[in-house]
Amino acid sequence: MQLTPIQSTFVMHFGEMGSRWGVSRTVGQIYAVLFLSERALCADEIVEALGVSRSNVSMGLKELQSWRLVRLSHQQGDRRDYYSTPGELWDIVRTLAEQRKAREIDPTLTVLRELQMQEPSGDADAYAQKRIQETAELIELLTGWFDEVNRLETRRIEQLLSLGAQVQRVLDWKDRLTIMPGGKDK
Amino acid sequence: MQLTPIQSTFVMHFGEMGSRWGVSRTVGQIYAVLFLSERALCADEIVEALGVSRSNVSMGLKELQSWRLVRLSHQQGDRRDYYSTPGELWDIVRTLAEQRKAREIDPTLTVLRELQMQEPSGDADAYAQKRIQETAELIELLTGWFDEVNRLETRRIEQLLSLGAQVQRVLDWKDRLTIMPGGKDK
DNA sequence: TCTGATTTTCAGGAATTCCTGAAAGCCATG
DNA sequence: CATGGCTTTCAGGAATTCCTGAAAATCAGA
Repeated sequence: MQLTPIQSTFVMHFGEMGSRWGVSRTVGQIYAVLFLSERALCADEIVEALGVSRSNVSMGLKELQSWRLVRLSHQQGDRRDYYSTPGELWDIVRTLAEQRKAREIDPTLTVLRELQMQEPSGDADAYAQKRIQETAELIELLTGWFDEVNRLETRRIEQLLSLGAQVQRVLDWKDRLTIMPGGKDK
Repeated sequence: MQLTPIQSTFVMHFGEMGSRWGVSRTVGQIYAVLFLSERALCADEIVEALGVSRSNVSMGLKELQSWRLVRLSHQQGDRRDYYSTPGELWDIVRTLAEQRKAREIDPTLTVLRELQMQEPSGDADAYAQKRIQETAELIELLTGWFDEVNRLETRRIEQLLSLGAQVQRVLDWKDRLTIMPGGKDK
C-alpha cells in the first residue's frame, strides 16, 4: 500500500492534528489511512503505508479500538485482522463525541461535584465553590443537549444544524403562541 | 497566595485536563488559579500558589493571552501586571470555541479544500476525495451552526440548549403548518 | 541617565511521550 | 504437539515537550 500524494497530505495533516487531540502522531495517521481506504486493511498494509514499525501500528490500533473508532473484520481463509472505519461519517462523530465525554467531561463533573460537597474554609472557598457550581451547571447543560440531540436520527440532526440560529425564530414564534397568544412583539 | 484544599484539587485536575487539551500542565493550572480567584492576580502570586518558576508562569500567561483567555489589568501605584479571567462563564466558552476553531478547524478545512482541487490519480484517490468532500461538508455544517448560535445572546443560547431535542417537535410542528397548513397532527 | 522593580528570553537539563526491535504469546493447521 | 503466520508485550533508546535559572530587556520614577 503506497499512498498517493493526496492520501499522503491528508494523512500527514491528521497526524499533526492527532497530537492536539490527545493521541500520538502515529495514531492519527493510522486512523487517517483507514479513513481514506475503501476496503479494510491489515496491519502490515498500514506499516507499509506509513513506514513505521509493526509494533507501533499494533499499539496504535489497540488504542483506536479502545476509542471504538475502528472495526475489526476478517476475510475468508486469512488469519490476519483487518481494520476499517465506519463508512458513515456521522457514526464517527458520534463515537468521538461520546468517548471524549466519557473520558474527559464525566470525570471532571465528578470532581466538581465532590468539591461542591466539601466544607468551604473562608471567603476564597465560598467564591471558588460558586464558580465551580456555575461550571458544573454549564457542563451539564451542554452535555445534556448533546446527549439528546445525539439520539436523533442523522437526518434530523442535519436538518437541525442547517437551520442554525433560525431555530430561534421558530422558538420566538412558539413562545408567543404559547405564553401570550395574540401578544405583541418585543 | 496559598491554595485551600478545594482550590488545590480543582487546580490539579485542570492541570491534568490541560495536557489533553493541547496546553501544558502548568498552563492549565495557571488558568484554574485565575478562574477561582475573585480578584486579579499578579504573576508572583501565581508562582507562590503553584510552586513553579517565575519564567514558567511568564510563558504560561503569554500563551493564555495568545488564546485571549486572560485579561490584563493594573492597579493604582503598582507597576505589576494583574491577570484575570472573564467573570461570565459563557464568555470563556465562546472564546475557547472560537480559538480552537481558528487554530484547528480552519486550517484543516483549507487542506481539505486544496485536496479536493487536485487531480485524482486512480480509484484510490477517487474514493479519498469522496471522503474528503464529505468531511469538509460536515465540518462546515457544524461550524456554520456554531457560528450562528454563538452570535445569539447568552440567554437565548441557554434557552435553546435546555430545550434539547424537544426543538425537534417544534420543527415538526412548524413543517406541518408550513407545508400543509391545516394538516392534522401526528 | 541611573536605579530598581518587573517582565521576557533562552540555552540547556529534566521529564515525558513516543517508537522500535527483540522476544514472547497465541492459535489454526498438519 | 510442532510449525508457521500473525499479534502483542516491553525494555530502553530517540524524540519531543516542559521547566528552570541566569541574563537581558523594559520602563517608570528619581
